[in-house]
Amino acid sequence: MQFSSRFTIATHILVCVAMFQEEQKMTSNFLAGSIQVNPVVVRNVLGQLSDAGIVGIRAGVGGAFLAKPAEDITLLDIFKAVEKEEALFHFHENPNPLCPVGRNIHSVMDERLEEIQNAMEQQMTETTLAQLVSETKDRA
Amino acid sequence: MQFSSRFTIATHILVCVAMFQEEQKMTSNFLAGSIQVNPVVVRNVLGQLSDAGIVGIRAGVGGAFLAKPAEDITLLDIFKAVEKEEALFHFHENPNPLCPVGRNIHSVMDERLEEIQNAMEQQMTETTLAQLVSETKDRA
DNA sequence: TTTGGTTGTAACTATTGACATTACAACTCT
DNA sequence: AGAGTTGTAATGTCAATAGTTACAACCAAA
Repeated sequence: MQFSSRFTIATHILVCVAMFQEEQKMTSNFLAGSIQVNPVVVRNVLGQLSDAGIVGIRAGVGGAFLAKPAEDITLLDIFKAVEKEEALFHFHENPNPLCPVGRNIHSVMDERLEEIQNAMEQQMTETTLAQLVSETKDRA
Repeated sequence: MQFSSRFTIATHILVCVAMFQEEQKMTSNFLAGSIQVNPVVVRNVLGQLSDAGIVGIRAGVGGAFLAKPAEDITLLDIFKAVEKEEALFHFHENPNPLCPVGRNIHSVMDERLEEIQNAMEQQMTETTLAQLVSETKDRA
């Protein structure tokens, strides 16, 4: 199991937009060139980021721009925009209620699984887009 | 994206084995009855748990048993036994080295992605099989 | 030593999701 | 009106999940 590459693609897109939106029009073609994926993939991800209120997109004329300050965009915001699954874990559907384990496994596990997912999401809030941009500029 | 149900199936198997191994022979058929999945699925997961040194399996005669104390088996042990992916995140392969973002996105992101995965795995070590068994007994 | 129950594994199928690509209608500025 | 762009549908490929059948190999007990 792996998360889809849409998460790193979305992050890549946002770092580009944050860095270059003042200088150039951020079209799906331009972004696709930096990421080296098909422009349609960029458009789809960009659409999800737009639905989440992270970017705005100029229809017709073209070009994406940040809809809020890079300081206010965390990796969790990006993750949630592109990964629509509510639950990280997939429970087997029909444990046998006649078995004491089958009857209780869900209630015993659910809280733990939630804590695990929370731990992951909490760590995702620790990084903002602004930090990624600043670090990218340092290295460039 | 979701983890496969093998993780919750494996956990279910282990709670059953820990609770009932003294009383009954833990065959794939018995376990499949509690989990309500095909016995072959149980045998495959059980094989992975055996490879990981978590359970032993009596060939021929049949039946699984814990290979170490339930206190020493954490959710992370179970998770690693059944999810063979090394990395949780899937990076897009070919960012453009001619772009300052494409050239540096990997080095900027890698450490963060690792921290996120570590946070998740750390939380998984907080729960042991012994706790799950004890809580299941309380509820039964 | 045969028999019965069990495991390990291969083979096949169905379903789903990811991703790339082509195509085109709709939109907006010049 | 035209050019460039977005949104989206359709299609194809590939890999993973999961269910199922089948059977050789194995071991203990009768």
